[in-house]
Amino acid sequence: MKKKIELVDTNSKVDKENRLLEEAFKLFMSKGIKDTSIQDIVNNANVAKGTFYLYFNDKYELRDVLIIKHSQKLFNSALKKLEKSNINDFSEQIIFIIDYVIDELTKKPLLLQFISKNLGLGIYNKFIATLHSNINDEKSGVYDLFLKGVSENNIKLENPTVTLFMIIELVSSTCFTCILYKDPLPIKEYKPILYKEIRKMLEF
Amino acid sequence: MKKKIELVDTNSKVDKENRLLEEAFKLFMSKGIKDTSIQDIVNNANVAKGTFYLYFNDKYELRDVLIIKHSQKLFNSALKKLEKSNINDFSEQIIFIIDYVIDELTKKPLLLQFISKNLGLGIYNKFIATLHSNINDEKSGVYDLFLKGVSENNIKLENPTVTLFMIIELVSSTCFTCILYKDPLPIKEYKPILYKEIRKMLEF
Amino acid sequence: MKKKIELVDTNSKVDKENRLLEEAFKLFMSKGIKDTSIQDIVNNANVAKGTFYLYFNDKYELRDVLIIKHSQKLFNSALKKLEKSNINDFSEQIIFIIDYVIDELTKKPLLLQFISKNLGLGIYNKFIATLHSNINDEKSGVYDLFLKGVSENNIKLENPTVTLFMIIELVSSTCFTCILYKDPLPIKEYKPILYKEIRKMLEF
Amino acid sequence: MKKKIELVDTNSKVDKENRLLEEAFKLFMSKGIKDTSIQDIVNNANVAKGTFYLYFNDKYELRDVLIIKHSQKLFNSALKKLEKSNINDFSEQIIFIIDYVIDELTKKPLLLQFISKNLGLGIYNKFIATLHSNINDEKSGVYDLFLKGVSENNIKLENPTVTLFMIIELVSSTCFTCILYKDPLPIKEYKPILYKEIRKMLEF
DNA sequence: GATGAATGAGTGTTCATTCAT
DNA sequence: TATGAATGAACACTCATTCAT
Repeated sequence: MKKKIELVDTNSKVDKENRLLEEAFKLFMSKGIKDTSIQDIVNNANVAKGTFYLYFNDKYELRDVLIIKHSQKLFNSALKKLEKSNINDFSEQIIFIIDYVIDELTKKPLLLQFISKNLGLGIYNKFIATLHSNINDEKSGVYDLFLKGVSENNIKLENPTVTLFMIIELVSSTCFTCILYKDPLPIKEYKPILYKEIRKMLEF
Repeated sequence: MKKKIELVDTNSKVDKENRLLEEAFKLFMSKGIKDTSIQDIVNNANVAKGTFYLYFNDKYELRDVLIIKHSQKLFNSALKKLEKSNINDFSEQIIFIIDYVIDELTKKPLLLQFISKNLGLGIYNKFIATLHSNINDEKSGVYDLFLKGVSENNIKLENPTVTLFMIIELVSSTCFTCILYKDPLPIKEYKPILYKEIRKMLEF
Repeated sequence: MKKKIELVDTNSKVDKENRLLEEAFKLFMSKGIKDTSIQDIVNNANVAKGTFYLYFNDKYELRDVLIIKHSQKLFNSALKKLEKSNINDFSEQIIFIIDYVIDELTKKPLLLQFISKNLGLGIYNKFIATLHSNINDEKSGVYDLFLKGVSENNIKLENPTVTLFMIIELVSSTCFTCILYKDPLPIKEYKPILYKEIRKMLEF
Repeated sequence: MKKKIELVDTNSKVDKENRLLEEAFKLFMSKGIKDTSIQDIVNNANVAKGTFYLYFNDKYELRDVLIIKHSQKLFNSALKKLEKSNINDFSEQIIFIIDYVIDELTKKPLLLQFISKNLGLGIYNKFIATLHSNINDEKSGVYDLFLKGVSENNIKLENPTVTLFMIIELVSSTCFTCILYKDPLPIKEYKPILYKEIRKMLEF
């Protein structure tokens, strides 16, 4: 039997993985991870069930890839925008990045929910690695920017790594409920309070 | 027919629910909630499967009861200890409670893991309510102690509720990884840094 | 502990069975027999679960009692109405009874559904017995009325019993779908066609 | 490892569904539909539980398929036999088909019981559709044969559809008890009475 | 590489029935 | 008589994973 030639070659080898990632992401967003079956994913990706296992060991490996991918994208955008701006003060640069990320996640609450809910501890370390991501062989992730900034600006911090850790945790855990539940107050009102506190943390 | 006398009356009516709670807790701790089946629970509790549904609608209702119960116990102990101490400074009272809770959870990392992993948002509000719990008709939960302390000590905070929210979130999210993974640094070393930051937050 | 005196003694012994029958009937009607649990019934009847088993062996025994009871009521009403009427012609008397029953069941489609759906064969014989029911020591059920009528009116039928059997089956099976589904035609339009056929059956 | 050669290849792909249908039919017959569990069916069909759900959504979908399948077979046989006969009179053709079906169901009382007991109203319409089934692009089901016969033979019926409806219901409801319970009389004795009545219905 | 039919262990849930009180 | 807590067998259904093609 002759095979029909499809106008859009949905079977091109390279695309299979991407289709799986994309469709899984959509499903994880709309139905939650637990209620998305592998069957659902392969159906939407127009791929056979067995094919899934050629690319991922299970649903949760796929999830991890997605979280990393989307986080990286988010922080890279933030850094690009920062470069275009003319902010010179170190503290304000940090605030700028945080502000950008908060705004993005406020626009995409489902992404926030997805990242937060699934940021288990195996994945957490990979996520932190995201903040180290290199472009052009140069250290340029958020993390390294932070450390470089601390030393270049003569900021006196006993332990810069721990300070960044505290800032990240404070921001993510508090903003989560403020954005999604406006509790104990809406993100818009919370931001100035939060930034004031962060500035205090970065002060000598 | 004579009835055998059991040394431990595993059938006493009142105990059924408690046995379910206790055994479920143990299992949730050791295997995680998702990998604990209701079958497991009833087996360990020496109770019929149907009996489970006499007391709880599902596994997750049971989990919520457990989280609330254990959180309450923890904070009540902290408050009792605080009363016996002679700490008068407000900030130091808050630090005392945090320190007590951190120490307890450091001793019981599984409890920490259990509470943290499962503190979903439906349950989060009930958990916060825990901090309002009354003893002797008097408002005496952590939450109310905090607000009372703020006003009595002439502490100037723009929004005390939000400050407490930030403290709670900062403490819980950072200590979690410090205790369980000693990352980015062990809890013992992290504590002084954390407390310093909290004092800053409570300063005028 | 003193027991509260209830204004309506819902516990009077004789009423328990009636309450079970009544509430079960309501539930069977609204939810169907299979989806009505004994728990449902005893809850609505304000009776303990074990009590159910003092009066009935199971759900299906209760159902049979209900079908008989309601069928009897229906035919007794029909016969009473017939007596008050001045119809002398035998065929017309039969038609009158059928018409009355059809009208009643058209008004109470749930009752029709209940009776039809559950008229299994164990119960069928008891149902037929309904048509023999005696009042005042005199044979006066539909069945006996029919046989008496046949002989008194010099109606020539090879086998009156079989003719009645055919009439009953034809009426019940066809009217069921006409009333409930107006298919293949509504009961109102079907009636004249049906009655014409029945008159033919009773003709010599 | 050499694979054992099975005498009957119980795993041939196409057969799975048939084996499920066949074994389910046997079980439905012998134990009734309600008392046949899906476990029973798959055990007898030598198929895994999950496989069942590859072919049917639930037990009742399978039942419907079975009823349709067997009804169709029955009526097709009747029509084929009719073609081979030399019966020209319309009424007698109808009687012939009825007689054939009654005889078949008398031989297979379990099939009768199965069809009758489960001919709910969702399935009823599909069953009626059976009577319309086409062979050779020509309308040749019982239903269409009936309507064609009515017009070609100048049979005067006010509403042929309703007449057929009445005949079908009368036959099925009365024969059911006559065959299975010989009540109120055995099918053999009932047939002539029934056919006489049907002829009357088809008379002008 | 790709497929998708087949698997079967596992799940949560229901509910008629029992029996000590 | 009456209770209702307790039982546990039975149920329908899911889904990650395998493997012959």
